[in-house]
Amino acid sequence: MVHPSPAVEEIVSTLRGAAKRVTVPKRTVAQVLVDAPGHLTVEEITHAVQKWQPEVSQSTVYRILEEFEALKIVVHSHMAQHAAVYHLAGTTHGHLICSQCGVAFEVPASHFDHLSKELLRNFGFRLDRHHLAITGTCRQCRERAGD
Amino acid sequence: MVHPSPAVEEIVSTLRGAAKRVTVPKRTVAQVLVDAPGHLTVEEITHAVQKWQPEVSQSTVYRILEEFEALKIVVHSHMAQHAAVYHLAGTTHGHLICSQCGVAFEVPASHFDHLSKELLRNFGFRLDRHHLAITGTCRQCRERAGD
DNA sequence: TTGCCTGCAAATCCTTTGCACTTTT
DNA sequence: AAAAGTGCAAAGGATTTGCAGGCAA
Repeated sequence: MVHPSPAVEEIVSTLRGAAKRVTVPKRTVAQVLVDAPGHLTVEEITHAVQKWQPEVSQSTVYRILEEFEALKIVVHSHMAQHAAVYHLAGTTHGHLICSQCGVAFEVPASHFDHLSKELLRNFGFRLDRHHLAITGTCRQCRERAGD
Repeated sequence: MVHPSPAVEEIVSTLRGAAKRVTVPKRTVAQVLVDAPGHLTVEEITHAVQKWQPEVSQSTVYRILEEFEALKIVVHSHMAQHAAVYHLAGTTHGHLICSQCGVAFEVPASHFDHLSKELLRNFGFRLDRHHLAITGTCRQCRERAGD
């Protein structure tokens, strides 16, 4: 944690605003999430945290992510039968997961507007746009399969 | 397995067609799935099977469901962080899962046509309509929350 | 008879929890 | 000092796997 970024300080403010304590493990998890490009599993987050703070345990990371999610600092999705992945909240988007190769990528939430309205109108169901993961086949795997 | 239904015999034919062996556990799982109204967890399937065949083990049920899925006899979805649920294939539909109360219900695949086309056009991603599970909030929970 | 299937138990993977100890406030 | 947070290890639930014996073909 040599260079605390402004984004980390924002998260710290959120913690203080919620009367949560600001600790070294929490700052480190925040920094890792800010630095991370995309989605990370808990294990990946733990490893990254432990590069700076080797004593931080995985169960602590789980507890911190749980708290961060309650404060809407992060969101997570479940990838098929595999481990959950976390990333910073803020940009609402859906996740497309290729069931062939496993890649996950994000699409703007606007693509779900139509579906969202339809499900609300027809079923009274409000789609959770922060927690949307859809499986299918990505372009590369489709082309490889001759689709 | 006192009354093997025609639907079970169809499944048996599929097994034979794939050079798979037809066993008592497989017949029983097939019958349970045919009799079941909706989505069942592996545990529920195992319990139902064991009413008829108490010696059938849960790991066998897992293996049978895996085989049935490869043969497109069943499909499964993952409900948030909980166990997977299985049901007979055939009717393509999506699953809506309420993250508040946990209920899961089905909606016709046609509701995903628009999204499906958009994802394919924009991202080359082919949505898997047999394996679609979307989280959100159901009508009852929304009303209870005053939404 | 052959080798696919099965039962059992143990192993694995991801996640949660109990408890004593350490920090933050 | 009080309360919240943490580390460790053990527990937990879901799913997979190794292996010896059993049954369909």
